[in-house]
Amino acid sequence: MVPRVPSKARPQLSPDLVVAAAAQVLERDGFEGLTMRAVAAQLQVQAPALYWHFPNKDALQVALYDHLMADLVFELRGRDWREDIFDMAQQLRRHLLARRDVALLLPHGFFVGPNIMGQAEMILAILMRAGLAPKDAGYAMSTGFSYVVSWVIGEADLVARRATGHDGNDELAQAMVATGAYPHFAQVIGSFEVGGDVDGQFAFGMNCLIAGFAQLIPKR
Amino acid sequence: MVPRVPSKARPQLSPDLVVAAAAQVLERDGFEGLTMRAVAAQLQVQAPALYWHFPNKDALQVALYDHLMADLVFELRGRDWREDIFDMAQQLRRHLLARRDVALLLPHGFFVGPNIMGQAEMILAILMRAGLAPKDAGYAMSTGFSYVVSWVIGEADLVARRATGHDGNDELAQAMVATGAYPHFAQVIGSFEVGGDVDGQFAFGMNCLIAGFAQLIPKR
DNA sequence: AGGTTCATTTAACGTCGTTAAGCTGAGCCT
DNA sequence: AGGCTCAGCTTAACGACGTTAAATGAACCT
Repeated sequence: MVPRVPSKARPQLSPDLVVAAAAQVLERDGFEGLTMRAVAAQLQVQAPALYWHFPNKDALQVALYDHLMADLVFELRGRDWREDIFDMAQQLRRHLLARRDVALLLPHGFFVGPNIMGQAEMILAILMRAGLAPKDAGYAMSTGFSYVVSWVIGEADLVARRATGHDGNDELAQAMVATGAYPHFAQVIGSFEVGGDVDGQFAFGMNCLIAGFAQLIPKR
Repeated sequence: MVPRVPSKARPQLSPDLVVAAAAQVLERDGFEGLTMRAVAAQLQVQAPALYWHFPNKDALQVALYDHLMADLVFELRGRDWREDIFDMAQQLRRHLLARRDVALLLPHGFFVGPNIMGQAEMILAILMRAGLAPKDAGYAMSTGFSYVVSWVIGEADLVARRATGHDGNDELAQAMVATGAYPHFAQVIGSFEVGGDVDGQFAFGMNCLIAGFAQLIPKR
C-alpha cells in the first residue's frame, strides 16, 4: 500500500520529465521533428516507454502546451481595459513567437491545463470588470485568443519563408496580378510582402476586435 | 515535335481527375483519410501514379483547396458594405462547413489559385469602395479570412464532439472550475457548452471585426 | 526464497509519403 | 514493317511514423 519510492539506482521517468524532454525536442527540431522516438531518445530511453506515462501522442502534446504556457505572466498597466487586453494579446503573441512552433500544438483544444486556466481567468476578470456580460466576455476571450494563435502561425510561417529567401506562393500571386484581371488586389499586394509592417498589421486586427468588444458594454 | 495526343484506348489520368478524386475521398473519409493511396484507389490506380501529375501531397492539397472553392459565389445585397462583408463571411463559413474538413487544408498558404483570387478581388473591391485605404483593406481581408477559417475549424470540431457525445476537454474544465479557484470562468463556462448559440457567437466575432474596420475609414 | 508489481526493453505491426526501376503500348522515323 | 522513344503507369521497396504485445528485470512484500 505504500507508494513505490522512486528508484535511486536509476532515475525514474515521470510525466514531467517526458514533457520537459518534449519541450527540448520541439525547440530543437520543430513541430515536425516532435516524434515519440525523438522524445524518447532525448531521455535515452526507448519509444514505447513513453506510453507508460501518456496514453498517446495527443495527450503528450496537450501537456506540453500547458507546460510551455507556464511561464507566461501578464504584466498590465491597469489604467484602461483596452490597454490591458491589447497588452495581453501582445505578450501572448511574443510568448508564442519566442518558443518554436508552440502555436502548432493548439488545434487539439484550448483550455486544458492549470496554467492556461489561470490566464483565462485573468482575461475574463478584466473584460467583466470593463462591463461585459459573462457570456460576452467568454465569446470575446475565445475570439481574441484564436485571433492571436492563428496570427502567430501565419507570422512564424512568414519568418520562415523570409529565411529561405523566396516564397512560391507570393510569386504565384504576383504572376496572377500581372495579368491585370485583379485591379484591387494589385493595389494591395505590396502590403503582403516580406518588408511589411508586421507589428502594425497585428495591432490593427487586435484593435479591430477590441473596438468590437467595446460596443458590447451596455451604455449606462 | 508534335505534342503527344492523349490515348483514346485508355482514359488518361490528369491533374483535374486526380483533384476530383481527392475531393471525393476527402468528403467520404475526412482529412485524416486523405492519403495518396486512397486517392489512387478512387481512380483505380496505384499510388505512385499520382506523382506523375503532382510533385507531392502538399501540391495536391493546394490544388484541391482551390478546386473546392470554385463553386463559392458570393451573393450580396449591395446596400451597406457592412452587410456585404458580413454576408460574405457567413457564406464562406457555410461553404467551408458544408464540405468536410476543407478548412484543415489551409495552413499551407492562403491565396493560391484562380478561384480564390477572384473572391479576394471581390472582397477588396467592397472594402475599398467603403473608403478603406488599399493597405488597410488588405489587412482587413487577411484578418477576416483567418477569423472565419479558424472559426470553422473550431465549429467543425464542436459538431464532431457533439456527435460522439462527450467532450473530455469540457469535463476537465468543469472539474477545474469546481475547485472554486476560477470565479470568473465559472460564470462563463455555460456559454461554451454544446447547447450554446453557435451562430450568435460567430456573428459576434465577425461584427467585432467589422466595427474595427469601420474605424479605419477616414472621416470626411 | 518466491511472488507481485512497476517500469522499461525488444520486437513487431500496419500505415504513411515517397523513390527507383521496370513494364507497356502508342506514336514517330526510316 | 520494324525498331526507337518516351509518356504513363506498375511493382517493389525504403524509411519513418504511432502504437501494441510480449518479454525482461529491478524493487518491493510476505
